[in-house]
Amino acid sequence: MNKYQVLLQQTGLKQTRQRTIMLDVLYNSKGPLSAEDLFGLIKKRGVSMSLSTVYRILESFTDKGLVTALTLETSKQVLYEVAHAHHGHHLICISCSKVIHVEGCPLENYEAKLAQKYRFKIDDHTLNFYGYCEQCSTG
Amino acid sequence: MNKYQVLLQQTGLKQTRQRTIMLDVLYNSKGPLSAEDLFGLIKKRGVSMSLSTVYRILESFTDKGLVTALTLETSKQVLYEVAHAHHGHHLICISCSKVIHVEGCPLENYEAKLAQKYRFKIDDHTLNFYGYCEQCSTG
DNA sequence: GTAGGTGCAAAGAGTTTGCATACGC
DNA sequence: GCGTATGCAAACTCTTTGCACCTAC
Repeated sequence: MNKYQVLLQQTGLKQTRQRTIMLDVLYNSKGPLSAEDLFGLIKKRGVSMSLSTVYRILESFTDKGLVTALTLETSKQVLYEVAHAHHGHHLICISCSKVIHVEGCPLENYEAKLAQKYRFKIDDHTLNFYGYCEQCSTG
Repeated sequence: MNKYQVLLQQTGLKQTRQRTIMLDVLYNSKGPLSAEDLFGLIKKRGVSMSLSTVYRILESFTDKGLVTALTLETSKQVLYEVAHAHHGHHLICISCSKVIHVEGCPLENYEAKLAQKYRFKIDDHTLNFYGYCEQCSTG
């Protein structure tokens, strides 16, 4: 029984060919993927699968906490990535659309200050940096 | 000649009834607005205007730097707000969707560190906090 | 065997575009 | 009067949904 089968069983999701390959693609991706990206990558592996199934599986994975959804200013698509145990952020290249995941967060103190000042109960935050990656800025 | 007429003239945009009312609604809003929001607020004032014109004007205002666009995790719509001279961030209420604009930014040093570590030329960033506003958390 | 999963096609939301008319300068 | 702005309707993109069939457990 492999890693993905265990994940599915733990979350109470039935083990299907489609869910296993989705997990595999998501876990082997360097950056967040859109539904369309996943659909294409799965097709590239010679597996056929409906786009609506991709959306439905992404929804169930998000519900179960296996993946997290994010939206960037540079595209209208929703992106999905494996939920990281550690909170992190993103560097997004405006030129080639590459997304780099950055571990760690400098905002704990600031968040506490804001919460007090605005009497706002903060649950979470998103922090994305937009600019040019090494290749695009030197090229 | 009022404030909005001056803004339009400075940016080289023709002065039209539609552009003036859009500026007025945007400047008098407490939080960012979607195209649909603007359309509704304008209609409320008894002015009729096409939704596609709203989109087109938002695009030209964005190009001219009069407004900035943002996307939040809580909705699929693009939101627009008057471009602030000072960099700021947002507190978004998950319950009532209220958006509070926060002035100031704690990230300058962190941004410089990241840029060096990842050899990434950072131009800008977005920082949004999600949680519950005073009314929604006490209610 | 049954509950839940999948595929297909159609619907839906948000946004964009083509084209004819109208209006600012 | 010219060139740009606007309105309308149609198109487009991304995502969701209804329904019949299929598959894991």
